[in-house]
Amino acid sequence: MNDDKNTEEKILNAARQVFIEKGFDGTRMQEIADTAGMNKALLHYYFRSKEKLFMKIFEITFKQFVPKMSGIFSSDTSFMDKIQLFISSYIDLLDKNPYIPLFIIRELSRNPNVIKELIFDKFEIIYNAIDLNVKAEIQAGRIRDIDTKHLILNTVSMCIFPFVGKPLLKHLFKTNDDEYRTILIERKNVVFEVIKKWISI
Amino acid sequence: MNDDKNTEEKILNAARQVFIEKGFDGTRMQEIADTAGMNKALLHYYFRSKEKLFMKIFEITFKQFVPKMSGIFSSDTSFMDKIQLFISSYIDLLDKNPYIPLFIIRELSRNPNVIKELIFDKFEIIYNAIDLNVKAEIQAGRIRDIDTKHLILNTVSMCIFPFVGKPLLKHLFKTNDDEYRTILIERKNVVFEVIKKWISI
DNA sequence: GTCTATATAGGGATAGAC
DNA sequence: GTCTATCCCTATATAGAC
Repeated sequence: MNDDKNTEEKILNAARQVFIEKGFDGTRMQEIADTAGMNKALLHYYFRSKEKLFMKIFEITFKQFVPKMSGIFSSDTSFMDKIQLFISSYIDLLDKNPYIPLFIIRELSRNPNVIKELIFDKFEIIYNAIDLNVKAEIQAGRIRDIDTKHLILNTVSMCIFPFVGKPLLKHLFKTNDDEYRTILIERKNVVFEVIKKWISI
Repeated sequence: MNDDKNTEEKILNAARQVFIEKGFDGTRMQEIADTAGMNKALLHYYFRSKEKLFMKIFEITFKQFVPKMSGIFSSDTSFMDKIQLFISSYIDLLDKNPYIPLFIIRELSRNPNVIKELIFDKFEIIYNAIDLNVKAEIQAGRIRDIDTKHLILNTVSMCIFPFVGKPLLKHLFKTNDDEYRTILIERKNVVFEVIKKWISI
């Protein structure tokens, strides 16, 4: 770790690490302090309470997790290319941050209210952008008549779940970490293939 | 609730309810006692510790969650029918127990060791049964040459993730609980359609 | 700003009466 | 078997010295 960062940054990094791995309930302020190489009192000096520190982390992480689809879906490549690009870059993002989806889901289920304080309007923009694309493609006869919601559900399910369910699936497949990761990377092609075959005329 | 159950049963029901909703870290023995309509001391009298009580619940729940695929995949209907039956009955199971997948995943990620003490050999049987089916179908030229692992990943991902990700997806789609549930039920057809188009020659 | 020491509460677990 | 009372440790949060 870089030691020439200011204290606040060090706390945020440590908190992020511990919260994401253990969740709010499983996290001890002491562990964050240890990870950051300081004492508990400093955490409270900078962020007042565990709850407030947590909210900061959740907010940052949430923004990172909700993908920059808007960009992808307003570019001028073909619809199929957009989908392929999304799947590929999303799996790459997950490969680099495998614990984030479970973190988000776990904490949202613990306290569904946190989400209301967040930038939820972005969701509407993202959904509308995708929906517009889908409807245009159907209209033009380039894809079958499918429901945008199910397209999203199918795509993100197949991208995210293998990361979330790893502790279980790893055993079902009798693979070690490296082998399982290889499978995850393969999915960049597989998921696109599945979606493509489904929506093609 | 039925009051003419014995105490142990009452505790297990209450514990199940609270543990599944809040997870091990988020659960208080006091809340289980309140839910069961008794005092904390009794929980310890029957199960000694929170950890031991939790393990009982986890074991029971895990067995319920790991589906009876073995049955389905050793029946003598066609392969496509088996897949359709699996998807349909699995989504029904999830519809009745929507919190279970997150519970399993959350606790496995908290403590990956719990799984080793469990009936893991069953996994091998299940996987082999499916793999045998898939290989036979490919050999016979009835489906394309696909990887069993990805077939499983795609299918369970599309079935389970919409339940796990509900707190987030519900907002993305701007649906209320009833509308979202309708979508989930629709997926019995959608998921099968997607898989079918993918594996068909 | 950063530390040590401590206040205060909460939660798992047990003792002991009935 | 079931209850109340309590032990004891842990965790958040603060006070106060430097």
